[in-house]
Amino acid sequence: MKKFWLMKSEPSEVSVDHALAAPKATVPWTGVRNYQARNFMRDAMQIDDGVLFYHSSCAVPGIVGIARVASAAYTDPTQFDPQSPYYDPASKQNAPRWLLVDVQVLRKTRNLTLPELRAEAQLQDLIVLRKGNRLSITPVEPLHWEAILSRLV
DNA sequence: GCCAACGTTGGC
DNA sequence: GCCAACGTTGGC
Repeated sequence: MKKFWLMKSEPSEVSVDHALAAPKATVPWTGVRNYQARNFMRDAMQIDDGVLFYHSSCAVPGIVGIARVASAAYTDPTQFDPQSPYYDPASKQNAPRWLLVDVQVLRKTRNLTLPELRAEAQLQDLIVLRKGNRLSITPVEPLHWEAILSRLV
């Protein structure tokens, strides 16, 4: 059964435009350093799952594109790169701690902003709207997915 | 820049 | 295993 996800990216790191400009509009979702988010990628995500591409830590946070999971989870190479801001000296080559998936942008949308999302009665339980939510990858219920897509037409 | 929320670390 | 201290996220 196909699942749905919301994945946060800081546009100063990887924006939806940046992803669209990449080969096949596909980017490796590098830099996840939270176990819960990692476990979603490792244990629950499957190729072709739906992804809401979300811009965080920016002037107008919101959903800016529709994407899909384009690979199974594999080792995030940045954890072994001392030059990378995502370097993790505690992770060992023979037991990598961090994984990523490839994400392919299917369509850039208008920015469906946080205030708009909050105003939607159907979306009251959307995880990203919870106070204090910091998780960079969150599951999205099918009904929430449908409600959001209907707002992006 | 502030601060709430929450994850991680490390002493005990 | 507890929990205080600290670090990070991310909206505002």
